Amino acid sequence: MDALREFREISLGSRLNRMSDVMMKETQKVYTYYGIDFDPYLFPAFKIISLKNKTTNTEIRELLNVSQPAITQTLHKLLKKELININSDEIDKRKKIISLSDKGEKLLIKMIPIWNVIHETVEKLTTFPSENLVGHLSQLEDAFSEKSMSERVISNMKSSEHSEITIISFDEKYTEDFYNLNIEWLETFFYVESHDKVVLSNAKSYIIDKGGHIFFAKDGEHIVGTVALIKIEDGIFELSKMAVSPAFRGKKIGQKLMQHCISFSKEQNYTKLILYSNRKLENAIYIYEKYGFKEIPMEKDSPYERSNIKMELPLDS
Amino acid sequence: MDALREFREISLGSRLNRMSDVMMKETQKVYTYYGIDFDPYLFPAFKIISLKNKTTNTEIRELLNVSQPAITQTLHKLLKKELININSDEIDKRKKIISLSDKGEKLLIKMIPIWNVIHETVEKLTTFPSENLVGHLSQLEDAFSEKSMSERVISNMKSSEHSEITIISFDEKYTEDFYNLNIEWLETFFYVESHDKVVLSNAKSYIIDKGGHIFFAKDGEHIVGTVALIKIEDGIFELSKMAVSPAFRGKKIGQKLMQHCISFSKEQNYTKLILYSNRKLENAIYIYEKYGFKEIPMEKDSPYERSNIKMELPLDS
DNA sequence: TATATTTACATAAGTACTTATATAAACAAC
DNA sequence: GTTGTTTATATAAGTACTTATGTAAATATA
Repeated sequence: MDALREFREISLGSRLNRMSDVMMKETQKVYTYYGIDFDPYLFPAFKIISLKNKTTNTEIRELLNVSQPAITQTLHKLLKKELININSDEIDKRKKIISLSDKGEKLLIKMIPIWNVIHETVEKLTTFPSENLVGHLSQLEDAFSEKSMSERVISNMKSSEHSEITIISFDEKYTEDFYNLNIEWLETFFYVESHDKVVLSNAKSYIIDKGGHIFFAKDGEHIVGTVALIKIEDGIFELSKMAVSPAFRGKKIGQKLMQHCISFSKEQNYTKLILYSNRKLENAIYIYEKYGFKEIPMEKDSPYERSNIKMELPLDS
Repeated sequence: MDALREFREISLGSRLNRMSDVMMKETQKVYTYYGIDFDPYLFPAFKIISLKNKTTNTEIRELLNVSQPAITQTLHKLLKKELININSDEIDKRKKIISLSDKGEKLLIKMIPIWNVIHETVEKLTTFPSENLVGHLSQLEDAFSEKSMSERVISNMKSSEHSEITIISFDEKYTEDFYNLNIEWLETFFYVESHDKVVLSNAKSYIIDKGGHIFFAKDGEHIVGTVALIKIEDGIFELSKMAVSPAFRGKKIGQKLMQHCISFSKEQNYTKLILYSNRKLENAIYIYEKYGFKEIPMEKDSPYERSNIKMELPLDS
């Protein structure tokens, strides 16, 4: 017997509140299980700060539609946990500029895969056709009483840890994934130009039809990474458009894609791979070197504005 | 821009909380508009007390799945508003017996039609096919931002006040309404015997097929009241099974049903209507007298245990 | 029958929000 | 260029929950 269920729409407010409490508490259990000092209610603000890089109290408030003191309080708690930096704006001294601290960045990396699994878990439990909202709520409650949300998330985490990443070839149905992964990567490290959008949304005509290749890293049903081999001339290809989903970074997916490109190129008897990168991406360049790429001089009229290093890998073996 | 919407399932907990807050606040506005001193968060406990007649702290807790101190606190607030009585149980002195006070009963009568409209309003806004829970939530949010929940409820209240009650004849599709309305009535004023359930769930064979009639009061699409004329002998019928939905009491629906029965019987040239009632139902007896019924002696072997008064209305006119 | 355990409810303190209000800087108006 | 208004954030107090714990009666156990 559950009165809030019986009352249906008339007690929806109380029921949403109860459901919210359950989800918050269960998410807390997941963080505790993974030894993460973070509270679920901090998530929306923290997530926005990580996405925006630099933001303000007011901007967060507008995005979340909650009261301004709620944001001030949340920011103070994030500051106490040393997850953010709060600095006064030089120009407008009323404003406080909020950004992730180093500790915050590190915690973010740890939490992203957990958030990803939470998202997938809840998505799976709430995605089914229903004629009304209370029906959806009831099914979610039933699912959680059968096996709690935290248990579900933790067991899904375990299977996602063991899941194999497979590399597959281009298919038009993945055009959107190719676009999203690359745009996300560009937004994170550089800025997106309109030319990027044109190329990325027409991958087939710009890359495949010109003799190039695109590969995807697939985790279960999810496309989590991509890379392209763009044909420069016969036997010479540019390794480009490598991007990995933020939620899956740290799983060596980039290295798997790289290894696949090299093996593939050798099979095809290609003679050389080249790539353009930027010295600020130290980790990436370290990986390139690990796979045998060597720095060569940049041409004066480099095709990429954001690149300041060119590397090559001869494939004579 | 609404970040909680963009984050979808990952921020579902925070979003449910925000939605809950909105609904609670909007419901508060409705109560304030109608000059009712009541808080939305008190609803679940108050509703249970009104349904159960007598209950306890623990029983409410079990029905609502919240913490026990939450119930204790809610009950104290209801007591402070003088809406309930709290008495110690004579047998088990740990227990407190909770029941509605007279003031509570009066407030209940005022709130029932409002609850009814809130239910209908929210039901209408949340009943549509959707593939996932967040889709339902988004649509509800969109609806509320277009026109707030309180505004919707208040304008629906106004149109429901003006809505006409129509009387219709029996149709098998209303068998369940006939059953529910009568059972609710019996539970409120007497107790339900298994024989009642048999008769009420087989209205057609027990009443219609034996030459009787059943009428329903209809408000829009809702069946809100019923009455039966049971054939005793040619031209003599017993007026019985009159019941009105709690949400619609005070709208003279009983009187409309009564008037319809009398007009119908005259049209059919019936000679007499009789009825059995109980002296404790003072209001009902007052109405019967108003429509011309006069008390006559009960037969020794009365067909109803719960009746202690018999009345008749000659229809010679 | 004395003692331990369980049950029913109350109290205390904490939490994550809320509204109302304060403070100080920026901007607008005359 | 002073003054009033707006904007950005902080503080204070209240609320409706929570967990942890207390108290007293009922029940089980030895």
